[in-house]
Amino acid sequence: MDTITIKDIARALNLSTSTVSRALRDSYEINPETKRLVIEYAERLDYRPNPIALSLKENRSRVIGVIVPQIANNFFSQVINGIEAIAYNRGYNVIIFQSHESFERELLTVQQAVTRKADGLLISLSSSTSDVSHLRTLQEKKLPIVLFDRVSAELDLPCVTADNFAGAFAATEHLIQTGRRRIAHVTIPPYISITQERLAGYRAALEQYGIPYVESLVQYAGFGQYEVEPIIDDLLSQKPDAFFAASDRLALGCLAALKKRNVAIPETVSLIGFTNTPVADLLAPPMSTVEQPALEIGQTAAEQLIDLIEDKPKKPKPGTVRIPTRLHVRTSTQ
Amino acid sequence: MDTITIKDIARALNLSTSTVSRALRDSYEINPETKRLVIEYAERLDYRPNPIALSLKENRSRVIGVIVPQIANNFFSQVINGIEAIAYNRGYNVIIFQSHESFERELLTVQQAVTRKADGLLISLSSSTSDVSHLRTLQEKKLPIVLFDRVSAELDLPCVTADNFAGAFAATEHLIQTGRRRIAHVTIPPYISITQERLAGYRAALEQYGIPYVESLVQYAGFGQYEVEPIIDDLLSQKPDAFFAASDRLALGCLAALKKRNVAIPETVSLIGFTNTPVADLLAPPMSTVEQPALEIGQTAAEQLIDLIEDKPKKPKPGTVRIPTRLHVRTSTQ
DNA sequence: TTAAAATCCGGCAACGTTCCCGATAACGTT
DNA sequence: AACGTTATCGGGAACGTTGCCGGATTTTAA
Repeated sequence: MDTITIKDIARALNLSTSTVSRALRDSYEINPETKRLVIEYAERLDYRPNPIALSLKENRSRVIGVIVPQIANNFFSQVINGIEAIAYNRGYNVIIFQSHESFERELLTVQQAVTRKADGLLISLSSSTSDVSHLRTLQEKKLPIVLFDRVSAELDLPCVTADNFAGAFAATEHLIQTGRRRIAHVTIPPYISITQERLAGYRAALEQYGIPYVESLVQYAGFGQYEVEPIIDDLLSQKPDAFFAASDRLALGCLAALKKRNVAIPETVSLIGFTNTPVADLLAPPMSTVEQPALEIGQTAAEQLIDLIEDKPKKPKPGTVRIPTRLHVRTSTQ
Repeated sequence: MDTITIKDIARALNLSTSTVSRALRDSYEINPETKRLVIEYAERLDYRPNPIALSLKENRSRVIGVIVPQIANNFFSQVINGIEAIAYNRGYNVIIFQSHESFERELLTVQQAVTRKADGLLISLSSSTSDVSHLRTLQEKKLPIVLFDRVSAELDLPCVTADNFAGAFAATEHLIQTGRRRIAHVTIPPYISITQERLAGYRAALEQYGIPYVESLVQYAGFGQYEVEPIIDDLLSQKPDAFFAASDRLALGCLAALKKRNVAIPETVSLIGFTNTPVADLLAPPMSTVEQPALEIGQTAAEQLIDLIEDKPKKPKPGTVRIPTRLHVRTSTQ
């Protein structure tokens, strides 16, 4: 409450605020003796410059805004972990916003972040976001923005994602190489960039191995609680021999639904997910996954953003950085 | 970048900044016609008051600082979810800090949060924090603080936790009622409040059912990657018939270690965890758990804190709010 | 008619900080 | 002796906003 300011120091030492200010920033035009006095006194009273006053003066906040669909999601919380680590090291704080997969909410939180004077934004788009004009406006205002995971090709912004194409390709190829032919793909809403990329990887693998692409084997699930069940029923009626789920939540949903229906995994169908759950090993059966490097995505995105904020024009961005995924083969596909 | 201010409006309409300010706050002493002009112009240019200028003037930031040991942890990310929801509704933003289970880091981040002028703090103590004088100092400075989950009895601060005693009692009682007698308890570092409470619940249940308390059956694990393994080995040599793990991470660690050693669950030993993992149902075997109401803990803590910040003295706090836990019985204890 | 009140608005200070511009000595240079 | 340098410091403005004080004009009341 009673924080001490530069004025207090000035008054106590019979100096002007300017002198104290310059003494603290070690200006050459201050008498070493005066400097010593000021610095000692400041340390004794544990003086800290008021960042709000600095923000007002310098028109920057040293805060970066992070907008994710959901915090309580393994992938995103790991990404945030990575972001926070980099931000901490480079002297920034992180303000978190959730869009809750709602476009309207995304609009609001983006606005919030801007009025809060965030120096830059890290955004993963909500699944219901198809229009990105709100971001284009900010882009035109030269606000530094880096997209991650759920990116948009419509915007000429730097992006950081997992290598979704390669990951999906690897997963599908693995299923094919273990003898599967009718591979169902349960995926997330089609607006999102990662949906497209993973679907493309899936199709490319099928094509490479001369397996026809069957459109009805690809099903889109929303984010509702019980949306997966009917989709699984529909797919099962088509007698697939494998499931490739495009997200963490869907993979677990598939596993639960398949177990509930007593479908033997991997005997009847194999199952592989695109996920970040740390317990894939402990599931029944242990589930094969394509692991997304969440931490690294967060770190990379944060570094790019801060470079942008601090105007280090070393690289001619924008462009998409793709972080490699890792294929973990476990019992569910063997 | 080029945000418009009250000055811009004043200049454009040939008014003074004071008049514009009062018009925007709908002051009675402004001509309705002038008000209309100002408000229309402000809306047309999408004017937003600069929160930093307000913070400086009003000496409050409308930001609450949240300090957790780890974001990338199911329990904490769900708590943060709850915090963010309440904060959003009441016009606050949330800045996240991680202590990484380090006392030094906790000191630093708490300092950070204070210099950042957070209006209040929500803290879950790091596992290596035994000294809480840094918080006592803040308490004396009247900074609103609410502790959650990992609280400290040494501080006279409002706390929000799961009902750890009742939860541990229920878990232990359940193990006893399913015929177990030698119940091992794997738990977290002893400084932390929740460790004590859960241990007390465990002991109370033993006592109530006339089962002797064996000290060697209680083992403390740190937060290292492979710390659980030797503990499990030690405990197994004592031939327990059940494991009660005091945390999310430990429960999964126990499960993994037991499976690795081919210990049949629940035939040889049963296993129950104090955890928040949403996939307990899908594990092999499905794991019994005591579920902590993470979201609700976050919501309650945030509400208490904001009440404190806004000085609503309705309740004679401080005191500890205990949110009930829920026992989920699954295969691992049957 | 005049004083009092009401109406409407501008000026100024303040929040904490930095920076530009001077001011005052003490000194050295021609 | 006059002037330029250097060293050291203070004054004031500015960032965006609000609140107090006061001022001017008009309306109301006595």
